[in-house]
Amino acid sequence: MANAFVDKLSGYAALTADDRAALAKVCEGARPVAGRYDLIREGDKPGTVFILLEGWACRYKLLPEGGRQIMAVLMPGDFSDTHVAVLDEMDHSIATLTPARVASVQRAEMEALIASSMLITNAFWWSQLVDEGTLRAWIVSMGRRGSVERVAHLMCEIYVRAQHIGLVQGPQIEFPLTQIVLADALGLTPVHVNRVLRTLRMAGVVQIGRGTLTITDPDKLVQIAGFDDNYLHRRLKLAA
Amino acid sequence: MANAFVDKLSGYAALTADDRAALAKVCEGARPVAGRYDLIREGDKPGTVFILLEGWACRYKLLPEGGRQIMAVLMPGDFSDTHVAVLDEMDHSIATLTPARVASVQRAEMEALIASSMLITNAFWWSQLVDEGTLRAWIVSMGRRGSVERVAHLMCEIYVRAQHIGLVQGPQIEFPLTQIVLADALGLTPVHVNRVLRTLRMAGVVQIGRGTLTITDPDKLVQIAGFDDNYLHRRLKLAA
DNA sequence: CGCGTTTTTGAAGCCCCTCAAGTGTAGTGG
DNA sequence: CCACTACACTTGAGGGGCTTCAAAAACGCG
Repeated sequence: MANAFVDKLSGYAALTADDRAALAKVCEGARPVAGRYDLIREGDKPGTVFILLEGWACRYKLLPEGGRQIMAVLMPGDFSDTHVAVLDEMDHSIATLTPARVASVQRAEMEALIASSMLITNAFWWSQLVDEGTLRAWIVSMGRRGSVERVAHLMCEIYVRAQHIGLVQGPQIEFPLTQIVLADALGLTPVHVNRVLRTLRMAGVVQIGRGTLTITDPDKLVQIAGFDDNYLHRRLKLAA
Repeated sequence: MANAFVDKLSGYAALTADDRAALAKVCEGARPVAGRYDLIREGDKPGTVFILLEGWACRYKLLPEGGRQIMAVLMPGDFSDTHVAVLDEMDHSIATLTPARVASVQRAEMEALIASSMLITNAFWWSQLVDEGTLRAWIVSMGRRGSVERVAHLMCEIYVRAQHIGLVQGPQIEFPLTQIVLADALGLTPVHVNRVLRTLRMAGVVQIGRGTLTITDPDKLVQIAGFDDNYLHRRLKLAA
């Protein structure tokens, strides 16, 4: 049975069958979760590590004035920080964006898993460095890119990450992010996101609808975004 | 002899004398480095871990169009990612902002250090979670805060971090960030940073000059910034 | 002292926001 | 089957925050 978590980490290290089995094992207690559900909130004591096996989620923070900033989009196979348990409280919230299937792994179990094999240890390090690289790439986007480039960059990132976990066949991918979510993620207003999407559509670069994204002109999208996938550190580069 | 690296990690775990000695030992080969010097560049193969013992540095990325985005400010005691060595190449650059003293630690030595004590292991985990929280806080600033709040927020962060490593006596701290560096860090232009600083000065909140920052009205600064230090996860909260 | 860099100030413009209203779509219940 | 609701999407008009361009003053270092 497909396991996005195993697949993701397999992309970061040449795991053995035993390693893969160990990774799959901690996902056994996975449960279904509704969309728009807070898995954990800022201020909560972090208990378990969440592994997202199906569906999409995000990390976010609410501001006193009521706004929301999304700081990361989590896709199938992604998980919350492996060592959060050492902290007293969460400094951000994590919520599902769509209906999802989530495994909750206890701290001790997680540490045993990571220590169980050097390959697994390395895969987790790798994954964490990619997460940090992604955070940094978001900062670059927010600080130095205009709205069109910013939207285009996020689309590129999502597409490559979807590719990495085998969710891609051709130019179309699942894309369950509403314009409101995009706005919260990109530091824009929903109104402006709407106009940007129209621009990209009119330019013949992408098509969007029904929770899907179709990239009609990949080269142009990459060019608009100024996208360089180096921060995703894909060990297995795919043919273009 | 004071060692900012030891002091910083001591703030995250109740280290033993042996632990502290082990941390100090890896800093022994530290060398002086000029200001504005690239310790490592995007695209380079990551070799050693850099530990910043004195002086300030930053992580940054250059954009094709020539702009620069700073994604993190490194202060004495800070260090580059402990496990970068697993990656093939750097996805960003690190440069000093001031003359500095830097130790370069080999991958094997670093791993041995981390594994040498559970307390040290925990301190590194903690530190890394703080770094990630800081990256997320920057994203929030860039996405949802206006320029005055953004500058104020960075000042709060720097002040609290300076406090954490014992660099603070009273309302004044060392602050070697030029307005150009601030602009690169905050996603603004130097011109606008200048106007923002004037605003804050006129409001009687801060004073700046000669590489120092004096916070004349801390409460107001915190209020303007909407600053909550929870993401810095200071284990040892100081009296106000 | 002289030169490069940083800081400062002004004027004009654009990008994105705010406010407002209307359309479309999915789900619910009568 | 349709009324009703809740949301997401769409479009328009006007304003403001930050940028761009330009240039002068102040600082720091050889």
